[in-house]
Amino acid sequence: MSDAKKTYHHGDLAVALLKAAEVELSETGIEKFSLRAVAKRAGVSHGAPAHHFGDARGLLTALAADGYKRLLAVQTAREVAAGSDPRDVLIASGLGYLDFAQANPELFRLMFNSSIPNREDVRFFDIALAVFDHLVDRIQSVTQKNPYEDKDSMLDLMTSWSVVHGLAELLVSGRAERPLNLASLTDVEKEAALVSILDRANRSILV
Amino acid sequence: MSDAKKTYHHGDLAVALLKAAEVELSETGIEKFSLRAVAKRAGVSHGAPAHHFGDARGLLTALAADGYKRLLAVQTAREVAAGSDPRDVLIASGLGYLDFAQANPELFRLMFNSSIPNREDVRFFDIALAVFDHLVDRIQSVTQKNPYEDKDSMLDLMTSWSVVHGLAELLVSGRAERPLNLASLTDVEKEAALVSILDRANRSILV
DNA sequence: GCATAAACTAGACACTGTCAAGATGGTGTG
DNA sequence: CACACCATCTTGACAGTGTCTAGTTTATGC
Repeated sequence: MSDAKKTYHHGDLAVALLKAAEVELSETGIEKFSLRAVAKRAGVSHGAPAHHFGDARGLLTALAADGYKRLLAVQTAREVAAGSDPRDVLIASGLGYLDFAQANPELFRLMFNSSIPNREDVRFFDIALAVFDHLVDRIQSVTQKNPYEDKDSMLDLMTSWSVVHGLAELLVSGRAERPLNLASLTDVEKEAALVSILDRANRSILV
Repeated sequence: MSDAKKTYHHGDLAVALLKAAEVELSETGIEKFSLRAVAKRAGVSHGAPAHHFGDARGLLTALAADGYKRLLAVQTAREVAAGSDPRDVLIASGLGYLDFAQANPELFRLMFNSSIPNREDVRFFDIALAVFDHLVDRIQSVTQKNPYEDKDSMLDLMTSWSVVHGLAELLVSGRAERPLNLASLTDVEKEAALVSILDRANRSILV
């Protein structure tokens, strides 16, 4: 990849722009994100992105969609390492969610805290739905009921999602730092604390 | 209020700008927020806000701080109506949190999902801490232990905060709409669903 | 080999936040 | 009461933004 030819036609400018956009996003933050800076980073004129993504929103929508893909991958990786007990898998899924958020805070904020990505975009919609449906499966494995059909199970799901998402938000925004004294904890201790929180909130379904 | 005198000196431009900023924020959203539009809305030149708030960040920091004040008020109002059982009060506090978020979605996003407000600003810091300490009190009333001193109690607190905050985020971003089928619920049914979620997550401390 | 379309550049436009310089008028002091 | 001071507000300029349009370059298909 990226032989960075100096040809007039870049070749795969679309993916190069996505990469540049993610670096730009993580370095400058979502509030100061600049499309022109992304173009400059990719070594291309400020008007070039338009041809591939329409406008800035299009580029960020694609970036967010890619984020969901990776979020799902991180969760799945955690799950396979967790064993076979559905309850362990559910917690592992949550830990993957937290992993992703902490590793990609600005991307996470783009995906969940921003109204910039166009949620009606098919690719965005589909992958976001896939992430949700993945949680549906994890809950169903525990409750033995389909959340789409059983109201109590859906409430279990929303409870589970709320804690994980809320905790991710508090971590990403730095609000969990002092209460949990994260700076003084080892990685193992930190994960134990997070698991403890997820366990408490899921206690009503984890028996 | 607001006799809107046409004098050169406005009188209480600072509060007028805050009001205009909130309307502007709720109408156009945080991403398209414009300081010049706020000035125009307040009937004043685009440079006027600088004298009172320094820059746009200063204005939005003040607005966010005011938001925390009101968040605390909404919570307290809910609590006094909840009775005397500390567990009911805790849930009521959470419902106040959700009330505020749903009534002021863009302001809520400014307060929690944005890096625009300056958290080192004393007024912002103090009121945000007061909101947190209020939760500390609510948890202590239930667990009979001071979260600042007892680690398990602090984990209970973070669990409680995570669900409430996560649920608020999901509501504000529209992600709870379909799973909970909110459109088809009455206000009473909706609140019952939210209480059900809070109850589940707090079950480990609510006995 | 040539026409056509895709990819990219370059300039213009309206808009943004911030800064500096000037105009205005309320307030306290003699 | 007059006057100086100073907070308040206006105005214009500046660099930066996203998007649009017209033009330039290059790959591709016939």
